[in-house]
Amino acid sequence: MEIKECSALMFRSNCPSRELLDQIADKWSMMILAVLAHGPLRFNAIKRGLEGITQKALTQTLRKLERNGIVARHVIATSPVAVEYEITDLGRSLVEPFKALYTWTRDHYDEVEKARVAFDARMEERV
Amino acid sequence: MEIKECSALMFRSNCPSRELLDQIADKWSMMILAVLAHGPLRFNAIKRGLEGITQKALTQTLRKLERNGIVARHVIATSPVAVEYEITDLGRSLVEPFKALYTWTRDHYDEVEKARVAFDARMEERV
DNA sequence: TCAATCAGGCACCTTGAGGTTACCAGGTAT
DNA sequence: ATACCTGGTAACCTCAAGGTGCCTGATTGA
Repeated sequence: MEIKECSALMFRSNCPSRELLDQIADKWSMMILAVLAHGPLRFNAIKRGLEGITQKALTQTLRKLERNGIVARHVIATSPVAVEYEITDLGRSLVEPFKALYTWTRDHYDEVEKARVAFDARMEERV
Repeated sequence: MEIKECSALMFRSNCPSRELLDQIADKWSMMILAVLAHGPLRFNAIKRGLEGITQKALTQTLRKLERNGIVARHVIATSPVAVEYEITDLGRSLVEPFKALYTWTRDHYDEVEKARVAFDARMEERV
């Protein structure tokens, strides 16, 4: 029998792409990016656009996105200090690949659901 | 002053695309998919291709991918039972969008790193 | 006979993500 | 005066992801 083998180690544990993916694949980053893609918004405007997000989660995620250069934070000295968040060019370049992934999930959701049901059924009958 | 507002709630907390993303954006799924993209492999062959993965992590992740219909598990009744894992058509369709994301991380890693250094410096001087 | 490989299962533990609540400063409408 | 809006911070808790170590049972090579 022919044994197929992976010729070499393909991924090291510190794969830089994984490190970056971790930064943006959290619970809210993708959604915040999508919301900001339409134009700059203020803190509470973003918050209103995302059902269920807390101030803390929004603050943390925006900080992380800002640190990675994905969004920019502008403080506007108005009556009550306003803070506006805007997507950067770097962030905008990330929207495309994300949209591809989003489209995939939309197009294949049913297929995945069917696979899940089939899998669970196979597990049931094993009992 | 003109107040920009998001016209409507853009994301509900149970966004189906997020649910699917959670399933595949974990620590190993993406790498396993990339390894299997070259052809079917056996359990320990996959393990050898991924530095630092444990049996438990590999088993769990493969189960999850199998349940979602991304990979298929074939038991081959040989001397010591062999198990081969193969990427499905559904899984193969997911490789493309992932590669786009991977390419993005590769192309913009330096830019992100620069942004991080700049951000940290700004935070330092604030002290 | 002893050790190793194959594909896992099971129990325990640590870490961190994410949520809850409370609190803060400054301004402002009632 | 007071109660709310603005954009936060700090302390605390929970839960799940992921890691470590040990177990199996069959088989094969030295």
